[in-house]
Amino acid sequence: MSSKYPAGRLPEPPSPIADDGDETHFCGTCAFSSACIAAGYDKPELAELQCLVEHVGPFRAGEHIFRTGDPFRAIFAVRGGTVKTRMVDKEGREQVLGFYLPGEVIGLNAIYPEHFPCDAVALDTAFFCRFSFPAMSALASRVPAVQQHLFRMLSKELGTASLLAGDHSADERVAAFLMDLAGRYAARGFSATRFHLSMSRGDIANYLRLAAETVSRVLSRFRNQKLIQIEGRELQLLDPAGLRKIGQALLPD
Amino acid sequence: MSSKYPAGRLPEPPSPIADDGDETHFCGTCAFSSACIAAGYDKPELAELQCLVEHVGPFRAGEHIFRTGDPFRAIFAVRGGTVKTRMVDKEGREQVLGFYLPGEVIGLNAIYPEHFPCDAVALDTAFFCRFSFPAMSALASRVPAVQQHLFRMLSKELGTASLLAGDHSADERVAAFLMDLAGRYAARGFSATRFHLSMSRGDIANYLRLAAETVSRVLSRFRNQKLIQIEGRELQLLDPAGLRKIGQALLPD
DNA sequence: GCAGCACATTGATCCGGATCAATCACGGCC
DNA sequence: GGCCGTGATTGATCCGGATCAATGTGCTGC
Repeated sequence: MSSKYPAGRLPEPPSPIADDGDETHFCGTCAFSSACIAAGYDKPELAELQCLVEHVGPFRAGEHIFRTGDPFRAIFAVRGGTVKTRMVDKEGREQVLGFYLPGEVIGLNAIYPEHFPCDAVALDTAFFCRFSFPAMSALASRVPAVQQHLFRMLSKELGTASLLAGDHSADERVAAFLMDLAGRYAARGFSATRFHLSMSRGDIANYLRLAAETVSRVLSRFRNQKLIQIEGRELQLLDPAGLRKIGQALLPD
Repeated sequence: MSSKYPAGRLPEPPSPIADDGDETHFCGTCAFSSACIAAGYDKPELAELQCLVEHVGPFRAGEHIFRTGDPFRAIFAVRGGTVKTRMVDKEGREQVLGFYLPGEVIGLNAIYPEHFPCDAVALDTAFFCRFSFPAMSALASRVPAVQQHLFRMLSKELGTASLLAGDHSADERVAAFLMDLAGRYAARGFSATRFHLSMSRGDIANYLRLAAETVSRVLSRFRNQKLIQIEGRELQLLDPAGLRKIGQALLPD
């Protein structure tokens, strides 16, 4: 570890902010980049994609990108920062549905009900690309690659919903959660072994259907077992293989 | 209750088998019926939908419609009978992902991975409409109603995945499960208060992340409380409002 | 600097549901 | 018919994680 950091501290990881893109190209980590590449950057349809996208933000930690019941008009790709989606039942209890990193898309579950079924809340300073959904659908009809990409994104999210399914131990859940995050950061080109947890222990616990105290205890145990190094919300995975083994029942492959 | 049934026995409910449709019309309960109606039965594109659909079955209880790892080529609409989808981890433990009734569609979660990520197993004698997905996508490009219908089906399934989320008591889960089934039967025109549970207690328990014994106990308690009448797998809801109240935290509205 | 507050950690106790176990009911099959 | 396997029910015990509680730690604002 570099000596420019105080002893006992983890260095700040590189900030997970996606490239902004420029006037003719889209963000490298953008959820639609593969669709764009497949269609070819020079196709005239891409000019339309330029038209229907709008950069929004910044949102500060705690601010809502959308709220339950808002009419559905657009989906949002995270350009930078982190978001949680959550439902709040009528007794006021919160239920975290997921965390979204740069390059990932929120709002897909609002297509059917035509209203957002959940809140989206920024966990830190966050930026988005806003895609008008009617315009996106129209484009999808003309550009097969865009249609296919939408189908794939929807289908992919169906798969991830089952991460927290099953009756698994607290250790399994936490290990799988950390490895899932690591894989998603890696997929977007960020470090897979050292990153910042944008969400509180309470949010992690809520998402994993555990108590915050349990998450805290498991993380402490993992640290004692030299599986991770953790200091507040700065995390380093010391033994990814060991973590994968613990969480294997919940992880793909 | 009709006297033609022995005392203490529930009568057989009407069999939930969807209309087969005929050569020019589709099944009334079909997952695509609304798309067809929106597009108009007389449109030439509908002739294409006729071409890409294929009636398959019957499958007997326990037979697989598809298996984990099978290449994804088609989605299946349940025409009659009931199906469970499940994942089996490498230790051999089963994880039930969902139950599908006539009019519902399985296989959507295979679009992204391009291979089925789970098994689909018939719970009783079951029939399907098989829709070639490449053909379906091509049609969706030309018929906006079909594209929109696919988006809506995918989005809808995203919403239902969160039914079993949250840490809820066994009573809440079972009550919500029964009311969910009732609503889905009602949506397809079957009785919402009297139906057959095609799945074993073990399957229900697995789906709800409970032990089979717990499901059995909860059902017995509900019977003692006059909320339901249950005899083996024949179920009658005596107090749907009471059940809705118990399961409200997991149910929409 | 310090007060105030939200979040995190660690310990002690409790409880809902899992697990183990026994019995029972029901078909299927020879 | 009788046998056997599967599934359902009910009871007894146990345990993982929730809950309650106390303390620690790091921001933010004054």
